[in-house]
Amino acid sequence: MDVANLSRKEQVIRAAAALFREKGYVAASMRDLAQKLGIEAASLYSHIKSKEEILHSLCFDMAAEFRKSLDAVEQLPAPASEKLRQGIIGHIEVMAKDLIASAVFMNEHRHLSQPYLRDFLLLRINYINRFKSIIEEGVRSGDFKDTIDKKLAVMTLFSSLNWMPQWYDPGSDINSSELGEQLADMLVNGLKKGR
Amino acid sequence: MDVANLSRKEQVIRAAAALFREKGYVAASMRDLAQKLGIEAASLYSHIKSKEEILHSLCFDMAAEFRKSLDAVEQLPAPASEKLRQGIIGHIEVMAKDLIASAVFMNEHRHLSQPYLRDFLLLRINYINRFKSIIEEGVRSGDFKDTIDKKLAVMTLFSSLNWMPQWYDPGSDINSSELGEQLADMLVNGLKKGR
DNA sequence: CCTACCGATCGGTAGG
DNA sequence: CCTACCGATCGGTAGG
Repeated sequence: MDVANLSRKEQVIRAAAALFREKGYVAASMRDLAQKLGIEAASLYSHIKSKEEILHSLCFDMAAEFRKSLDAVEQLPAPASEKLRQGIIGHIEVMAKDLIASAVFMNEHRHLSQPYLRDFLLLRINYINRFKSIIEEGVRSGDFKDTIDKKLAVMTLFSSLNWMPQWYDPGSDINSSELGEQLADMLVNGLKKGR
Repeated sequence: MDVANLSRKEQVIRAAAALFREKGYVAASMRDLAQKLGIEAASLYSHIKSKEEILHSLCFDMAAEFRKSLDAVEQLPAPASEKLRQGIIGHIEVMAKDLIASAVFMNEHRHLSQPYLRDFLLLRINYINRFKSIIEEGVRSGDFKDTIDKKLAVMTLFSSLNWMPQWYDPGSDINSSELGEQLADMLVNGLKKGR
Protein backbone atom coordinates (compact mmCIF):
# COMPACT_ATOMS: atom_id res chain seq x y z
CA MET A 1 0.00 0.00 0.00
CA ASP A 2 1.74 3.19 -1.12
CA VAL A 3 1.18 6.84 -0.23
CA ALA A 4 -1.12 7.50 -3.18
CA ASN A 5 -3.40 4.66 -2.11
CA LEU A 6 -3.54 5.87 1.46
CA SER A 7 -4.47 9.31 0.35
CA ARG A 8 -7.21 8.04 -1.95
CA LYS A 9 -8.51 5.88 0.89
CA GLU A 10 -8.65 8.99 3.06
CA GLN A 11 -10.70 10.76 0.39
CA VAL A 12 -13.13 7.84 0.32
CA ILE A 13 -13.48 7.89 4.09
CA ARG A 14 -14.03 11.63 4.25
CA ALA A 15 -16.66 11.56 1.51
CA ALA A 16 -18.33 8.63 3.24
CA ALA A 17 -18.40 10.47 6.56
CA ALA A 18 -20.24 13.38 4.98
CA LEU A 19 -22.71 10.99 3.37
CA PHE A 20 -23.25 8.97 6.56
CA ARG A 21 -23.95 12.15 8.43
CA GLU A 22 -26.35 13.45 5.83
CA LYS A 23 -28.41 10.29 5.20
CA GLY A 24 -27.47 7.98 8.03
CA TYR A 25 -25.21 4.93 7.61
CA VAL A 26 -27.89 2.50 6.43
CA ALA A 27 -29.54 4.86 3.95
CA ALA A 28 -26.24 6.00 2.48
CA SER A 29 -25.45 3.60 -0.36
CA MET A 30 -22.09 2.70 -1.82
CA ARG A 31 -23.47 3.90 -5.17
CA ASP A 32 -24.14 7.35 -3.62
CA LEU A 33 -20.60 7.38 -2.32
CA ALA A 34 -19.06 6.34 -5.64
CA GLN A 35 -21.00 9.03 -7.46
CA LYS A 36 -19.69 11.67 -5.06
CA LEU A 37 -16.17 10.59 -5.96
CA GLY A 38 -16.87 10.28 -9.68
CA ILE A 39 -16.18 6.55 -9.91
CA GLU A 40 -18.20 3.32 -10.15
CA ALA A 41 -19.43 1.62 -6.97
CA ALA A 42 -17.33 -1.48 -7.61
CA SER A 43 -14.18 0.65 -7.75
CA LEU A 44 -14.58 1.66 -4.12
CA TYR A 45 -13.50 -1.82 -3.12
CA SER A 46 -9.95 -1.31 -4.34
CA HIS A 47 -9.63 1.24 -1.53
CA ILE A 48 -11.71 -0.20 1.26
CA LYS A 49 -12.71 -3.69 2.30
CA SER A 50 -16.33 -2.96 3.08
CA LYS A 51 -18.82 -0.26 3.99
CA GLU A 52 -18.46 -1.20 7.61
CA GLU A 53 -14.70 -0.76 7.54
CA ILE A 54 -15.30 2.93 6.88
CA LEU A 55 -17.68 3.26 9.82
CA HIS A 56 -15.27 1.33 11.99
CA SER A 57 -12.35 3.61 11.25
CA LEU A 58 -14.42 6.76 11.74
CA CYS A 59 -15.73 5.61 15.12
CA PHE A 60 -12.51 4.20 16.52
CA ASP A 61 -10.32 7.06 15.34
CA MET A 62 -12.57 9.54 17.14
CA ALA A 63 -12.60 7.36 20.25
CA ALA A 64 -8.79 7.38 20.29
CA GLU A 65 -8.72 11.18 20.08
CA PHE A 66 -11.14 11.55 22.97
CA ARG A 67 -9.08 9.16 25.03
CA LYS A 68 -5.86 11.06 24.38
CA SER A 69 -7.47 14.32 25.40
CA LEU A 70 -8.73 12.91 28.69
CA ASP A 71 -5.36 11.25 29.45
CA ALA A 72 -3.77 14.70 29.50
CA VAL A 73 -6.50 16.22 31.66
CA GLU A 74 -6.23 13.52 34.31
CA GLN A 75 -2.55 14.38 34.82
CA LEU A 76 -3.38 17.94 35.84
CA PRO A 77 -2.63 18.82 39.47
CA ALA A 78 -5.91 20.70 39.85
CA PRO A 79 -9.19 20.51 41.76
CA ALA A 80 -11.99 18.42 40.29
CA SER A 81 -13.97 21.40 39.03
CA GLU A 82 -10.95 22.54 37.01
CA LYS A 83 -10.31 19.02 35.70
CA LEU A 84 -13.94 18.79 34.63
CA ARG A 85 -13.68 22.15 32.92
CA GLN A 86 -10.58 21.08 31.03
CA GLY A 87 -12.12 17.73 30.17
CA ILE A 88 -15.10 19.51 28.62
CA ILE A 89 -12.90 21.93 26.72
CA GLY A 90 -10.74 19.08 25.44
CA HIS A 91 -13.73 17.06 24.31
CA ILE A 92 -15.14 20.03 22.43
CA GLU A 93 -11.81 20.72 20.78
CA VAL A 94 -11.47 17.15 19.58
CA MET A 95 -14.93 17.36 18.05
CA ALA A 96 -14.33 20.76 16.51
CA LYS A 97 -11.35 19.35 14.58
CA ASP A 98 -13.76 17.10 12.67
CA LEU A 99 -17.40 17.92 13.16
CA ILE A 100 -18.52 15.49 10.48
CA ALA A 101 -16.69 12.49 11.92
CA SER A 102 -17.95 13.53 15.36
CA ALA A 103 -21.55 13.46 14.22
CA VAL A 104 -21.06 10.02 12.65
CA PHE A 105 -19.31 8.77 15.79
CA MET A 106 -22.28 9.88 17.84
CA ASN A 107 -25.21 8.82 15.67
CA GLU A 108 -24.06 5.87 13.59
CA HIS A 109 -21.85 3.77 15.84
CA ARG A 110 -24.77 1.51 16.65
CA HIS A 111 -24.62 0.10 13.13
CA LEU A 112 -21.28 -1.51 13.83
CA SER A 113 -21.63 -5.28 13.90
CA GLN A 114 -20.21 -7.50 16.62
CA PRO A 115 -17.61 -7.72 17.99
CA TYR A 116 -16.79 -4.13 17.01
CA LEU A 117 -19.94 -2.74 18.57
CA ARG A 118 -19.09 -4.33 21.88
CA ASP A 119 -15.54 -2.98 21.75
CA PHE A 120 -16.81 0.47 20.90
CA LEU A 121 -19.31 0.51 23.75
CA LEU A 122 -16.62 -0.62 26.18
CA LEU A 123 -14.40 2.27 25.14
CA ARG A 124 -17.29 4.67 25.56
CA ILE A 125 -18.35 3.44 28.98
CA ASN A 126 -14.74 3.63 30.09
CA TYR A 127 -14.49 7.24 28.94
CA ILE A 128 -17.75 8.15 30.64
CA ASN A 129 -16.63 6.49 33.85
CA ARG A 130 -13.45 8.54 33.88
CA PHE A 131 -15.57 11.69 33.76
CA LYS A 132 -17.78 10.24 36.46
CA SER A 133 -14.72 9.74 38.66
CA ILE A 134 -13.85 13.40 38.28
CA ILE A 135 -17.36 14.33 39.35
CA GLU A 136 -17.18 11.96 42.33
CA GLU A 137 -13.84 13.44 43.31
CA GLY A 138 -15.46 16.88 43.23
CA VAL A 139 -18.34 15.75 45.41
CA ARG A 140 -15.92 14.24 47.95
CA SER A 141 -13.80 17.39 48.07
CA GLY A 142 -16.86 19.58 48.57
CA ASP A 143 -16.35 21.25 45.21
CA PHE A 144 -19.64 19.91 43.79
CA LYS A 145 -23.07 19.45 45.33
CA ASP A 146 -23.73 16.11 46.94
CA THR A 147 -27.41 16.32 46.10
CA ILE A 148 -27.16 15.48 42.44
CA ASP A 149 -27.46 12.01 40.97
CA LYS A 150 -24.02 11.23 39.53
CA LYS A 151 -25.25 9.18 36.62
CA LEU A 152 -27.63 11.97 35.69
CA ALA A 153 -24.85 14.52 35.96
CA VAL A 154 -22.44 12.64 33.76
CA MET A 155 -25.03 11.68 31.14
CA THR A 156 -26.29 15.26 30.97
CA LEU A 157 -22.73 16.39 30.47
CA PHE A 158 -22.25 13.90 27.68
CA SER A 159 -25.48 14.70 25.92
CA SER A 160 -24.59 18.37 25.85
CA LEU A 161 -21.13 17.74 24.49
CA ASN A 162 -22.05 15.16 21.94
CA TRP A 163 -24.88 17.04 20.31
CA MET A 164 -22.73 20.04 19.62
CA PRO A 165 -21.87 18.84 16.08
CA GLN A 166 -25.58 18.90 15.24
CA TRP A 167 -26.07 22.59 15.78
CA TYR A 168 -22.66 24.28 15.96
CA ASP A 169 -21.76 26.27 12.87
CA PRO A 170 -18.08 27.27 13.05
CA GLY A 171 -18.73 29.97 10.46
CA SER A 172 -21.52 31.88 12.17
CA ASP A 173 -21.18 30.89 15.83
CA ILE A 174 -18.46 31.58 18.39
CA ASN A 175 -15.11 29.83 17.92
CA SER A 176 -14.50 26.39 19.29
CA SER A 177 -12.32 27.33 22.26
CA GLU A 178 -14.82 29.92 23.44
CA LEU A 179 -17.53 27.31 22.90
CA GLY A 180 -15.69 24.89 25.17
CA GLU A 181 -15.24 27.56 27.85
CA GLN A 182 -18.89 28.59 27.80
CA LEU A 183 -20.17 25.03 27.79
CA ALA A 184 -17.95 24.23 30.77
CA ASP A 185 -19.17 27.36 32.56
CA MET A 186 -22.82 26.54 31.94
CA LEU A 187 -22.55 22.95 33.12
CA VAL A 188 -20.34 23.65 36.12
CA ASN A 189 -21.78 26.99 37.24
CA GLY A 190 -25.26 26.96 35.70
CA LEU A 191 -27.22 29.64 33.93
CA LYS A 192 -28.13 31.53 37.06
CA LYS A 193 -26.17 34.52 38.24
CA GLY A 194 -23.90 33.95 41.24
CA ARG A 195 -25.64 34.74 44.50
CA MET B 1 -62.68 2.20 10.69
CA ASP B 2 -64.00 0.66 13.90
CA VAL B 3 -62.57 0.46 17.42
CA ALA B 4 -60.96 -2.94 16.86
CA ASN B 5 -59.08 -1.60 13.85
CA LEU B 6 -57.86 1.44 15.72
CA SER B 7 -56.59 -0.70 18.53
CA ARG B 8 -54.76 -3.04 16.16
CA LYS B 9 -53.25 -0.03 14.42
CA GLU B 10 -52.00 1.18 17.80
CA GLN B 11 -50.36 -2.20 18.39
CA VAL B 12 -48.61 -1.96 15.04
CA ILE B 13 -47.34 1.52 15.81
CA ARG B 14 -46.06 0.58 19.24
CA ALA B 15 -44.25 -2.49 17.95
CA ALA B 16 -42.80 -0.38 15.14
CA ALA B 17 -41.57 2.25 17.59
CA ALA B 18 -39.65 -0.37 19.55
CA LEU B 19 -38.15 -1.73 16.34
CA PHE B 20 -37.25 1.72 15.00
CA ARG B 21 -35.52 2.53 18.24
CA GLU B 22 -33.62 -0.74 18.31
CA LYS B 23 -32.41 -0.89 14.70
CA GLY B 24 -33.05 2.59 13.34
CA TYR B 25 -35.88 3.42 10.92
CA VAL B 26 -34.08 2.44 7.72
CA ALA B 27 -32.66 -0.84 9.01
CA ALA B 28 -35.96 -1.90 10.58
CA SER B 29 -37.86 -3.80 7.89
CA MET B 30 -41.56 -4.31 7.54
CA ARG B 31 -40.85 -8.05 7.62
CA ASP B 32 -39.19 -7.64 11.04
CA LEU B 33 -42.22 -5.75 12.21
CA ALA B 34 -44.68 -8.31 10.88
CA GLN B 35 -42.79 -11.13 12.56
CA LYS B 36 -42.96 -9.31 15.90
CA LEU B 37 -46.71 -9.21 15.52
CA GLY B 38 -47.00 -12.77 14.26
CA ILE B 39 -48.42 -11.87 10.85
CA GLU B 40 -47.17 -11.63 7.25
CA ALA B 41 -45.56 -8.41 6.04
CA ALA B 42 -48.29 -7.79 3.48
CA SER B 43 -50.91 -7.90 6.22
CA LEU B 44 -49.47 -4.81 7.86
CA TYR B 45 -50.91 -2.74 5.06
CA SER B 46 -54.50 -3.35 6.14
CA HIS B 47 -53.65 -1.31 9.23
CA ILE B 48 -51.25 1.32 7.97
CA LYS B 49 -50.71 3.03 4.66
CA SER B 50 -46.92 2.91 4.62
CA LYS B 51 -43.83 2.57 6.77
CA GLU B 52 -43.47 6.32 6.76
CA GLU B 53 -46.99 6.84 8.07
CA ILE B 54 -45.88 5.12 11.29
CA LEU B 55 -42.84 7.37 11.65
CA HIS B 56 -44.98 10.39 10.87
CA SER B 57 -47.49 9.65 13.59
CA LEU B 58 -44.80 8.88 16.17
CA CYS B 59 -42.94 12.13 15.49
CA PHE B 60 -45.93 14.44 15.23
CA ASP B 61 -47.76 12.98 18.22
CA MET B 62 -44.71 13.60 20.40
CA ALA B 63 -44.34 17.12 19.02
CA ALA B 64 -47.95 17.86 19.97
CA GLU B 65 -47.35 16.68 23.55
CA PHE B 66 -44.27 18.86 23.93
CA ARG B 67 -46.19 21.83 22.62
CA LYS B 68 -49.04 21.33 25.05
CA SER B 69 -46.65 21.12 27.97
CA LEU B 70 -44.92 24.36 27.05
CA ASP B 71 -48.23 26.15 26.46
CA ALA B 72 -49.09 25.59 30.12
CA VAL B 73 -45.68 26.73 31.35
CA GLU B 74 -45.80 29.99 29.43
CA GLN B 75 -48.99 30.94 31.25
CA LEU B 76 -47.29 30.81 34.64
CA PRO B 77 -46.96 34.16 36.45
CA ALA B 78 -43.39 33.40 37.51
CA PRO B 79 -39.84 34.63 36.94
CA ALA B 80 -37.91 33.25 33.98
CA SER B 81 -35.79 30.89 36.04
CA GLU B 82 -38.92 29.24 37.42
CA LYS B 83 -40.53 29.06 33.96
CA LEU B 84 -37.40 27.43 32.62
CA ARG B 85 -37.40 24.97 35.49
CA GLN B 86 -41.03 24.07 34.83
CA GLY B 87 -40.40 23.84 31.10
CA ILE B 88 -37.61 21.34 31.72
CA ILE B 89 -39.72 19.31 34.14
CA GLY B 90 -42.62 19.26 31.69
CA HIS B 91 -40.43 18.17 28.80
CA ILE B 92 -38.99 15.32 30.86
CA GLU B 93 -42.42 14.21 31.96
CA VAL B 94 -43.73 14.11 28.41
CA MET B 95 -40.78 11.94 27.42
CA ALA B 96 -41.07 9.69 30.47
CA LYS B 97 -44.63 8.81 29.43
CA ASP B 98 -43.25 7.14 26.31
CA LEU B 99 -39.50 6.69 26.29
CA ILE B 100 -39.55 4.59 23.15
CA ALA B 101 -41.50 7.11 21.08
CA SER B 102 -39.28 9.84 22.48
CA ALA B 103 -36.14 8.09 21.31
CA VAL B 104 -37.65 7.62 17.83
CA PHE B 105 -38.78 11.26 17.75
CA MET B 106 -35.24 12.34 18.51
CA ASN B 107 -33.19 10.02 16.33
CA GLU B 108 -35.34 9.04 13.38
CA HIS B 109 -37.31 12.15 12.41
CA ARG B 110 -34.74 12.95 9.75
CA HIS B 111 -36.03 10.03 7.69
CA LEU B 112 -39.34 11.75 7.13
CA SER B 113 -39.70 12.75 3.49
CA GLN B 114 -40.80 16.17 2.33
CA PRO B 115 -42.98 18.03 3.02
CA TYR B 116 -43.32 16.30 6.42
CA LEU B 117 -39.69 16.81 7.31
CA ARG B 118 -39.98 20.54 6.73
CA ASP B 119 -43.15 20.72 8.86
CA PHE B 120 -41.49 18.76 11.61
CA LEU B 121 -38.40 20.97 11.67
CA LEU B 122 -40.58 24.07 11.77
CA LEU B 123 -42.40 22.74 14.83
CA ARG B 124 -39.10 21.96 16.48
CA ILE B 125 -37.48 25.32 15.80
CA ASN B 126 -40.60 27.01 17.11
CA TYR B 127 -40.45 25.00 20.33
CA ILE B 128 -36.76 25.76 20.76
CA ASN B 129 -37.36 29.45 20.16
CA ARG B 130 -39.98 29.52 22.88
CA PHE B 131 -37.39 28.18 25.32
CA LYS B 132 -34.92 30.70 23.98
CA SER B 133 -37.38 33.49 24.75
CA ILE B 134 -37.60 32.33 28.33
CA ILE B 135 -33.82 32.44 28.59
CA GLU B 136 -33.73 35.91 27.04
CA GLU B 137 -36.37 37.08 29.45
CA GLY B 138 -34.19 35.78 32.29
CA VAL B 139 -31.16 37.61 31.00
CA ARG B 140 -33.13 40.86 30.71
CA SER B 141 -34.52 40.55 34.22
CA GLY B 142 -31.06 39.85 35.66
CA ASP B 143 -32.04 36.32 36.63
CA PHE B 144 -29.53 34.72 34.25
CA LYS B 145 -25.97 35.64 33.33
CA ASP B 146 -25.59 37.94 30.38
CA THR B 147 -22.24 36.40 29.49
CA ILE B 148 -23.53 33.20 27.96
CA ASP B 149 -24.27 32.66 24.28
CA LYS B 150 -28.04 32.16 24.08
CA LYS B 151 -27.96 29.72 21.19
CA LEU B 152 -25.40 27.64 23.06
CA ALA B 153 -27.49 27.75 26.21
CA VAL B 154 -30.68 26.64 24.54
CA MET B 155 -29.04 23.91 22.44
CA THR B 156 -27.20 22.57 25.48
CA LEU B 157 -30.49 22.46 27.31
CA PHE B 158 -32.10 20.58 24.47
CA SER B 159 -29.31 18.07 24.06
CA SER B 160 -29.48 17.21 27.74
CA LEU B 161 -33.22 16.76 27.67
CA ASN B 162 -33.46 14.84 24.47
CA TRP B 163 -30.82 12.27 25.20
CA MET B 164 -32.47 11.24 28.41
CA PRO B 165 -34.39 8.37 26.71
CA GLN B 166 -31.05 6.85 25.68
CA TRP B 167 -29.76 6.30 29.17
CA TYR B 168 -32.62 6.66 31.64
CA ASP B 169 -33.87 3.39 33.07
CA PRO B 170 -37.13 3.99 34.95
CA GLY B 171 -36.62 0.71 36.78
CA SER B 172 -33.20 1.28 38.28
CA ASP B 173 -32.82 5.07 38.22
CA ILE B 174 -34.64 7.83 40.10
CA ASN B 175 -38.27 8.47 39.16
CA SER B 176 -39.19 10.81 36.35
CA SER B 177 -40.35 13.78 38.41
CA GLU B 178 -37.18 13.74 40.50
CA LEU B 179 -35.23 13.40 37.26
CA GLY B 180 -36.88 16.54 35.91
CA GLU B 181 -36.14 18.44 39.12
CA GLN B 182 -32.49 17.43 39.18
CA LEU B 183 -31.95 18.13 35.52
CA ALA B 184 -33.47 21.57 35.94
CA ASP B 185 -31.29 22.21 38.98
CA MET B 186 -28.13 21.14 37.20
CA LEU B 187 -28.78 23.26 34.12
CA VAL B 188 -30.02 26.32 35.96
CA ASN B 189 -27.74 26.24 39.01
CA GLY B 190 -24.82 24.12 37.82
CA LEU B 191 -22.86 21.37 39.50
CA LYS B 192 -20.89 23.67 41.73
CA LYS B 193 -21.91 24.36 45.28
CA GLY B 194 -23.48 27.76 45.93
CA ARG B 195 -20.89 30.34 46.91
C1' DC C 1 -55.04 -11.54 7.32
C1' DC C 2 -53.00 -14.69 3.52
C1' DT C 3 -50.42 -16.27 -0.99
C1' DA C 4 -48.00 -14.80 -4.63
C1' DC C 5 -45.50 -11.58 -6.49
C1' DC C 6 -43.25 -6.95 -8.45
C1' DG C 7 -39.55 -3.66 -9.63
C1' DA C 8 -35.93 -1.40 -7.31
C1' DT C 9 -31.98 -1.37 -4.87
C1' DC C 10 -28.59 -3.14 -1.78
C1' DG C 11 -23.35 -4.60 -0.61
C1' DG C 12 -20.15 -6.96 -2.79
C1' DT C 13 -17.28 -10.19 -6.30
C1' DA C 14 -14.98 -11.88 -10.68
C1' DG C 15 -12.08 -10.78 -13.91
C1' DG C 16 -9.82 -7.69 -16.36
C1' DC D 1 -10.66 1.88 -11.96
C1' DC D 2 -14.12 -0.51 -15.24
C1' DT D 3 -17.95 -3.89 -17.09
C1' DA D 4 -20.85 -7.28 -15.90
C1' DC D 5 -23.09 -9.42 -12.65
C1' DC D 6 -24.80 -12.05 -8.13
C1' DG D 7 -28.03 -13.33 -4.38
C1' DA D 8 -30.50 -11.03 -0.87
C1' DT D 9 -33.66 -7.96 0.63
C1' DC D 10 -36.48 -3.96 0.44
C1' DG D 11 -41.47 -1.48 0.59
C1' DG D 12 -45.49 -2.33 -1.33
C1' DT D 13 -49.66 -4.27 -4.47
C1' DA D 14 -53.22 -7.55 -6.46
C1' DG D 15 -56.53 -10.36 -5.43
C1' DG D 16 -58.68 -13.07 -2.47
